[in-house]
Amino acid sequence: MQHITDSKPNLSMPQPPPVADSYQQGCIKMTLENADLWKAFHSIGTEMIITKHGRRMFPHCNVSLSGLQPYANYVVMVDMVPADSLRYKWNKEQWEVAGKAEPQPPCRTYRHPDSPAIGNHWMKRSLSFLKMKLTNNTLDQRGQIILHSMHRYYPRFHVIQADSPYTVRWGPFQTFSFPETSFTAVTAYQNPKITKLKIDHNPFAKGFREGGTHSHSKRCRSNRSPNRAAKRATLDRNAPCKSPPGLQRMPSTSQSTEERKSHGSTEESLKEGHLSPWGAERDPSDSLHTEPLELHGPDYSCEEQMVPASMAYQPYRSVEYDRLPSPSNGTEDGDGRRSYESPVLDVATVPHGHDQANRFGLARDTGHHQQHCSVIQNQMSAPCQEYRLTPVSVPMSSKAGSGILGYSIYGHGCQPEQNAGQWAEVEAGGQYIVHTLAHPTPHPLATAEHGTQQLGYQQRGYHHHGNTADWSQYPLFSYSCW
DNA sequence: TCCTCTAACACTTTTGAATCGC
DNA sequence: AGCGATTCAAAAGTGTTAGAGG
Repeated sequence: MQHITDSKPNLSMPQPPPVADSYQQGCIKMTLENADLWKAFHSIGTEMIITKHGRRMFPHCNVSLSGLQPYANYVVMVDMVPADSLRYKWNKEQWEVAGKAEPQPPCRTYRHPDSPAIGNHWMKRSLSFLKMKLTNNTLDQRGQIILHSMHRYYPRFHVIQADSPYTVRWGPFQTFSFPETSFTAVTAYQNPKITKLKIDHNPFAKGFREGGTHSHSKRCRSNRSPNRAAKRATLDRNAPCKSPPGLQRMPSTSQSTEERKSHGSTEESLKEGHLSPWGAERDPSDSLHTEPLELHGPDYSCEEQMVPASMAYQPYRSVEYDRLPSPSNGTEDGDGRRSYESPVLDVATVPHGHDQANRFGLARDTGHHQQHCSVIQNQMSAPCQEYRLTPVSVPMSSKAGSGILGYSIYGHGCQPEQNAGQWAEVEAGGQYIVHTLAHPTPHPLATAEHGTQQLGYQQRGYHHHGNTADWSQYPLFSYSCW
């Protein structure tokens, strides 16, 4: 039995340089508040229902921030990043690759309703993205996040220093993401273990809990359809054998808030050592099926994340930070929270040669998507574990060593193909250059053959202020959240 | 036939208005 | 009149399930 956080330490990783922790030096830190719950799901293979009218996430994204300037205004946003360019199918209790991904739907971001607010406001309490909804309706006009079913994504959080949502384009920003928050978008749950875990932890699904006030056995659904009861009984007979051992059901007492739940009963299930669905549950020899998603449980040893980018994102300036240890040894406080810190450095430099890191066990074949995220992880002395995640370094061409990085920008209402292959690039001198690639070349580092370099990149975003002519044509974030 | 998706359903929590008492 | 606590109904969120459609 292995606790998910008992990942093997990557002792080979050198210690990161000292990190400034003062406001002046802009050491922004983001902590995933309900990390235990996320990890419980992630160990099985998180699935998120998407519907035509939009569905909330569960677990929902709940983070806390520190290191902000107390009286500076910030806008906090979330978008969903494709984890890879693959489509998956659920086959015989495991996920398998089912082909190439469909063209990405319009990229949308969800702005936290408190935005903009001063740093003190954000740091006063945790940020909940409870009301963010996911949909598979590509024609959605309610600003919900549009995803493709049977594709994998992960949420990405942006902290932008800006006085209003309309000025985020010009503000310095930092981006955070958490490996345990990756998920597969589905229209119906595929893995019964996920269903059970959701029922056990989501208060709205309390009625489906066995032994609850309205257990399945008590519910009289049969009055609608006599066959349903029989089918339900069959399902119940089969379900227990598929359920993860030792899953702890939430006490029926009114621990109603999701936060309390996230900090509560997930510990038991975690200690049971659920195997990652992207790992041990499958045939290890069958790398094709799950390697793109491989997380190997708690082993987040890969430093960088690849950000597929058929849709555009705002450009980033990436700063080389240092080689850092495994995220599995990152910060994790007593509450099971996981934090990423993104220290802001004064001078942006360009990393020389970087590698996507499969940080979520996701990145392998990105096809036309070649954006990279860098994750900086700082191995702290136990038990304190620290992650440092930095935004994204993006190879613009095959000359990865040139340190080109950036995000292509997705315009208002732009269809993905309209911007496909267009890249914003920043060179060592800090100049952003918009690249248009008629035929985007897969980044050489995006192939499975390429070794992981375990590079750590300090990452922060700075919108380039000196090249606004180029930037003005690309909204920093998609329109739909406003 | 298989896979994916949709809509209706029963059940739950959340939300907000109305009411009451101090 | 103002405030806080309580009650209640409506709204919204949840997984289940049958059936449609490709």
